[in-house]
Amino acid sequence: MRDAGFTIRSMAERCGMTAHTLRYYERVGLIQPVGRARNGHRRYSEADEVWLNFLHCMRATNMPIREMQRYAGLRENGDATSLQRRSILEDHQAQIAEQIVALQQAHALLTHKIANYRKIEEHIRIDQPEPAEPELDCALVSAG
Amino acid sequence: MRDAGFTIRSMAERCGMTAHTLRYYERVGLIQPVGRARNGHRRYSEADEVWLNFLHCMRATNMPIREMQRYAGLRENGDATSLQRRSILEDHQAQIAEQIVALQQAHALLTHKIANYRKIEEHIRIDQPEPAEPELDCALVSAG
DNA sequence: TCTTGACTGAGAGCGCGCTCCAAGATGTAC
DNA sequence: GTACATCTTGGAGCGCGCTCTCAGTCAAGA
Repeated sequence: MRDAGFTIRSMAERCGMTAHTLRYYERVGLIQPVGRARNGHRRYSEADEVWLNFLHCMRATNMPIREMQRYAGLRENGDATSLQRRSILEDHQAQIAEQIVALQQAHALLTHKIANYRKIEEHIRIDQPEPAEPELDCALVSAG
Repeated sequence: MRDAGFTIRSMAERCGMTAHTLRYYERVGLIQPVGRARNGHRRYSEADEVWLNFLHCMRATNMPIREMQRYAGLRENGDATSLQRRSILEDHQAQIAEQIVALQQAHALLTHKIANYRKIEEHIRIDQPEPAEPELDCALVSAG
């Protein structure tokens, strides 16, 4: 039983998901019913792969399944839905930008706190008894 | 009933969490038992606020509660745990760096796709009947 | 023929991180 | 006194996104 296309397993590997997840995505309408081999097993096309990779990328950046469903639904209705789809992507892009800012701030905070821990460790190493100066905390957030 | 410190409500507002969440965090050991007014109501100190803001920042960057619990536990044991705490922060910082990369890639992909949608919209506007050129897809991920 | 392994669908279960509920105590305003 | 608001607790419930189980089918290989 060969028939053309990727098995669910190999497609899962290619996209960094599990077979369970691929079936789940199909079930909830994120991907349209996939082609089948003569034995009823799924066979994924390269177009499926591209789409799945896109879904994976959106999920990895915290787009909710619901939003992805909306997008997938629009996509099935062709070019006429371009505007709405673009709007979804623009919203998500804005979300991503916000996430990046939050992550960068946290990253900076951690750089500061890590440096502070190093200082504490120095103190402990050099003069055991001394209780190490209180944390030089970051302007943004701190304690800990 | 005044007593010193912030009520759970005002602290929740200050930290961008709900009162529910503050109680939950206390319950699971992310914050040590908070001081009380004479009527038994919680009263948060400024030190609590600093710590809660830090927790909030870590959660907002996807540190799991479990990890935060580990960190909080170490923190209660003083400077001797500096090395372990630093290690947790370093790991999380690395995680953050990875997240930023993924987000930046997705952001770039979306820029591309959004531009593509604009083109499709142009086509539709200019010559209704023509079916708009197939998507000029991104090298990285695409479809949709 | 028998075993092995990959698949199938339906549906239950799970881990996370809250979020809400119910019943009760206390404090403030009228 | 009587509302009303705000808090308390323990514990149940929830939404999300999977993840797993189960019983069954099918095809290839020894």
